[in-house]
Amino acid sequence: MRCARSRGIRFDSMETHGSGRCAAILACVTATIHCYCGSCVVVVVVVVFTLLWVTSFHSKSRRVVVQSNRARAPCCRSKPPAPTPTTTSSKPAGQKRARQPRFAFMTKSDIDHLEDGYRWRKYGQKAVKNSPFPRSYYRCTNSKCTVKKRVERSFDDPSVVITTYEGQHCHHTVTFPRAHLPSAHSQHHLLLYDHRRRHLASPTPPPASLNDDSNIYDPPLVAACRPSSLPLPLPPLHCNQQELLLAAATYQYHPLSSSATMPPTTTQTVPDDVSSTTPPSALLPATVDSGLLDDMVPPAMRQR
DNA sequence: CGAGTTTGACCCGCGC
DNA sequence: GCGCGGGTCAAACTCG
Repeated sequence: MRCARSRGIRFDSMETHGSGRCAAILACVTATIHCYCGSCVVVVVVVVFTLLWVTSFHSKSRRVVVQSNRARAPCCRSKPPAPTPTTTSSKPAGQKRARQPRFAFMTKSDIDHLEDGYRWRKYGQKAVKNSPFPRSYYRCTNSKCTVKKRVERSFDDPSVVITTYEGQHCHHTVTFPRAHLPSAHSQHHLLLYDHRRRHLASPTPPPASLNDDSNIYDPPLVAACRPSSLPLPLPPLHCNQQELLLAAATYQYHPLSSSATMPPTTTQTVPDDVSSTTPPSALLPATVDSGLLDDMVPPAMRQR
């Protein structure tokens, strides 16, 4: 039994986006918002926010990865702790590891652990301060996959489940049973995770939408903004034809085959450390030269 | 019996 | 420096 082990490594990272993507970003979000909302005002607002965000974002340089080695005392549940924890570190000093970007979804659902096509193993649960709802920690059951996710209910709205993903799957989904989705009325709302503040940031009020619940981003926009490390998001089952078309334009959706694949059209990566003042246009496609699937599964892992 | 969950302990980063 | 809170570990437990 392993009684001495190294602890996890803290790290922070920031991704930067190519400036040449600005036009594509603007075009995509403008078209999406305009088609979906039919409001020129919204388009203008979003474009302005986009410009502001792109400007501010490009002013930031890639943050230096910060890392520290952590040594943990021997596991001692029902056992006395080891006296010399300083000898337990198994990682050489100075070794750095990049923190995986984190992305979060807010989903209206009565089920905590949403089906996303992957198998997860729960490895912890913690009470969250100022919240009656505990936070659960999951790890991908694939031994070679380091993706983790946290699941918690929103304190403000208990009907909303906040799922935060960290890392990138290195394998295919196990299944994608749409029939097992938590609710036909689930709605997704993409959030940003601020490492340093340790909270989810919904930078500004989401754009107006056709949805009844104004707290939820438009599904097509969310779909268009799907972060690279997330499992395949699905368009809400209740969305109308226009919504489905928009969603399908963002990623290929195969309702009959109960699966979804990402076309090489639009994708994005959202930095996990965007300031809380980042406008909603931060939720924009950042790359147009690679497919969403490219971000999720390495080419060697894909089945074409 | 293996896989997954529960749960208390532990460690570390960060704010004060 | 200290305490709090987040994140993780792993033994014990549950379930199929």
